[in-house]
Formats: sequence, structure tokens, C-alpha cells
Amino acid sequence: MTQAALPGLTLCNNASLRRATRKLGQFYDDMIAPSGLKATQQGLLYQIHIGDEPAMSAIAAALIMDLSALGHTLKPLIRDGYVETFADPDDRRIKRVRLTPQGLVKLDEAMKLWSLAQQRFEAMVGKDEAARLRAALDDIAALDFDKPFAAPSR
Amino acid sequence: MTQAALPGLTLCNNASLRRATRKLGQFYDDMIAPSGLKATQQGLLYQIHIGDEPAMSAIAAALIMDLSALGHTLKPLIRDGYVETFADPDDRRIKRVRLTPQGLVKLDEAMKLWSLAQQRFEAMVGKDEAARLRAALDDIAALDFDKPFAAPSR
DNA sequence: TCCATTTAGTGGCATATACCACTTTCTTCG
DNA sequence: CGAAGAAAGTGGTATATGCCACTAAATGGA
Repeated sequence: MTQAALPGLTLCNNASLRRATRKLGQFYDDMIAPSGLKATQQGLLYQIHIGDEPAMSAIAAALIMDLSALGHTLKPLIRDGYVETFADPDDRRIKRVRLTPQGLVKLDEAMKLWSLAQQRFEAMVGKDEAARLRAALDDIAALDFDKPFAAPSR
Repeated sequence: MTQAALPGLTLCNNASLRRATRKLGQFYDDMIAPSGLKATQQGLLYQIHIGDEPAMSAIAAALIMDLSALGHTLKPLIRDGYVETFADPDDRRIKRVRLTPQGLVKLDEAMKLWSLAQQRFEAMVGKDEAARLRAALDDIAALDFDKPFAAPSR
């Protein structure tokens, strides 16, 4: 009844990825919501936390995200007092980022919720399957699409 | 040298998914850009195309996306004349969607570019691996996070 | 028949992300 | 040293997405 001839529907790797991201994103968001943070914000705070007062460009690189996008994403966190920035004294082009004391408290709170989400998700798909999936996703994130292709040169 | 002690960095399933989505999204976007469409728009046009003048809610369900988000995403495509909507005569609450002639032409153009992106991506990770990945992602998209948990019942 | 409920969308608001054009700083070199 | 070029951010603009409050239309009873 439904449909059996929808070839492309599930064939596009990018589309599959986006669908799964929307779905899982909603789940993690729901679970982390009690903290007042979105899952992306929890992830960003965590990334800042594990870095040593990282430069914005370093965070962007780690998250594979555009530098300007990071700048925008950071604003609500700065506005809410969870994060603060300061210029690197040795290179004034560089702006470093760190959590404020409240930011650290908030991250702790969010991480507990994240842990529940993570556990619940892994209970559903299996720890091994989750690990395999993350490995596959990390491989994609590490791909180099630049030119190594279509280079009929040499 | 880099870092060996960043446990959580890659441990969050949601974060891994987002990183991979940003990366792959940029790739597909770049490849499809010559058509003037984003990969998400190509995917949306395709979804509309394979449907039989689908209702907005049907499209949203298929893409696992919020109905209002779909409404917003549709706007630029309507503005650019690729898509048009019309009320269902039997149920005036329902708004159906279809491609315009130009929309169909544009989709054809974008699909050719999509195909190249798809081929190039699969040449890098392998057709089988890509298929496995999509299957895993589709499984996630099909998960039911509702309540089936925390239900010690039975 | 008439009202309470459900269903389908809309609009507003907020975050997530990208790209591009600039500005400010450094770096490199001649 | 001084100018060309690279590196790091900022702001603006546009799409991607989600939630919430609200409206209109259809449905299910009492």
C-alpha cells in the first residue's frame, strides 16, 4: 500500500543523514531541555570546556563548522552569561573562549541530562552499533573532498 | 601531538551526527550549487516530485521534519517559481504541493549534479559502506523515542 | 444540530549554519 | 622598513529547523 517504488527516497546519503539528524536532534534536545539548553549548545559548551581556552577558529575546526556560524551560535551563550571571550595577548587577531562559573555549573547540569539521553539511545540501538555508527560518521567528517578527485592531471 | 585525551569529543552520537551532516552537507551543497539550489532544496523538490501532489503534512512526515519548518523551507522555492500549492477540494484544511514546469526542469538539472555528488561520495567510502550507513541512519530515523522506555510495566 | 476535540497550516520568534565582504593584525619579503 | 598577502573575526543576509500560539476546517458524539 505505502510505496515500494521510491528509489531515491532513501538513496541519498545526505538526505538520510539529515533525516537522522533531525530525529536524533529532537530526542537529545528534548532530553536536555530541562537545563534550558539545546543539545547543540551543550555540545558547544562541552567543546569549550575540554579545550584550553580555545581560539574560536580552533573550536570551529573541531566542530567542522564555519567560523562565522560559530560566532553566531556563541552569542546566545554569551548573552546568557555562560561563556566569555577575551583577546589573546600574543596575537590580537585571536579571540579565545572560556566558560564562566555559571557556564560550568550549567554544563554540569546539562551533561547529566545528556548522559541519560546517551544511555537511553544506546539502550535502543545497542552500544556496539552506536559505536560503529559514530566511527562511520567520524570517518565521513574526516573525508577530504577537496580535489583528490577529477584530477586527470599528472 | 594533536590530542589523545578527548574522551567525550567523539562519544556523543548526536554530535557525531551533526558534524558529519555539516561536512557532507557542504559537499553536496557545493556539488549542487551550479543549479542555484541547496542540497536540502533539491531533496525537497525530489520529495514533492515523487509524491502525488502531497499534502504538506505528508511531506513533513516523510522528511521527519516539523510542519512549520517545512512551510518556511518551501517559501523560497515558491518565491522562485519552482513549486506551487493549492487547497485540497475535499478538505480545505489540506494544502497540496506540486512542482511547476520550471520546478521540474530545475529538479532535472539538480538531479544530474546530485548524481555526481552521490557517485563521488560513494567512490570515496565505498558503495557497500554507504548503503550500510544509510541503513543505520534510516533505522535511527525510524526509532520511536516516545515512551517505550521507563515503562517497567508489562 | 451544536459544541468539544482533533487536524492542518500560518506567523512569529529563536537558534543553527553558510557564504561573502570587510577590518584588523600578523607575516613575509624585497 | 614598507607593501603584498595570509589569518582571524565580525556583520549582514539567507536558508534550515523547531516550538508555540492561533485560526480555520472537519469530526465525533450528546
